[in-house]
Amino acid sequence: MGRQPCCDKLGVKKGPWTAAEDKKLISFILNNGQCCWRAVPKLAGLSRCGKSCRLRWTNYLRPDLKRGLLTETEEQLVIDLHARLGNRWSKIAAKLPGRTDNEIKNHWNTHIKKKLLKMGIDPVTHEPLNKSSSSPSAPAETKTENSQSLSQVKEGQENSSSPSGNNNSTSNIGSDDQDPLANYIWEEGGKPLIDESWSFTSNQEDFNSVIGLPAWEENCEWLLDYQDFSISNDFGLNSS
DNA sequence: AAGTGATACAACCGCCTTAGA
DNA sequence: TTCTAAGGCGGTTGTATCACT
Repeated sequence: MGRQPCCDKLGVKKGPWTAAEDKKLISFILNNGQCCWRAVPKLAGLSRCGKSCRLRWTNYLRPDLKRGLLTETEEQLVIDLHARLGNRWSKIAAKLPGRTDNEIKNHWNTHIKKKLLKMGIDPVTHEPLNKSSSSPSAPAETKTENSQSLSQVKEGQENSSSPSGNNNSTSNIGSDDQDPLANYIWEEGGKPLIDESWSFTSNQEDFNSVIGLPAWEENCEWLLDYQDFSISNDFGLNSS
């Protein structure tokens, strides 16, 4: 049957976004909200694919994004969640407010993976390297130094909240949603595991109240100012 | 100072899932 | 129930920047 491309490939711009494009996208979304990404490029006056717009917004322009490297706590959390969930970056990202799946994925591939290898831990199975080679399909339930310290970090947050109350239920990576703990993480316990103050989702009022911003409409000005500031002062993306 | 390799991260691609007709 | 369009996701690539020789 074939699949239609998500957008007309002809005349669609690719590559890095310019400051002007960012501004158009931000201003459009702030005025109209996030809906119908396919229509966004046309309505916003962008020569971009809708998918590209969505990605740019969610990974870079969203006002609730944190910036900078992951903290030690966040990193530990990523490691632990990866041990339980595998490469389900969006699920992992959901537990780290202000972080995107792309960001976490990149950080995993560039930093954490190497760190674990250096420590002699298989980044896929989270087993010690010599051990994991003998049981490649074994899920990661090894309590490494990392995950132990993470447990300490999380103690106050999860508070033995696993339905089974059993740490070892962290097995079955990639076994879909049969893993009770994994289920718990993104269903019952679907709250971010750190930094509760960031635990808003799509509710703009919540978000505004959390970060101390005015209403969405008023927020527009702030964000545009913020973007201008960032562009001219931080990113060197001066479009002139 | 120039060349080269390594690293980090933004962005794209294609498949999968889901909502709605 | 089936089909289609759109959104979402994970893997991969491209490119800018940094570090080293």
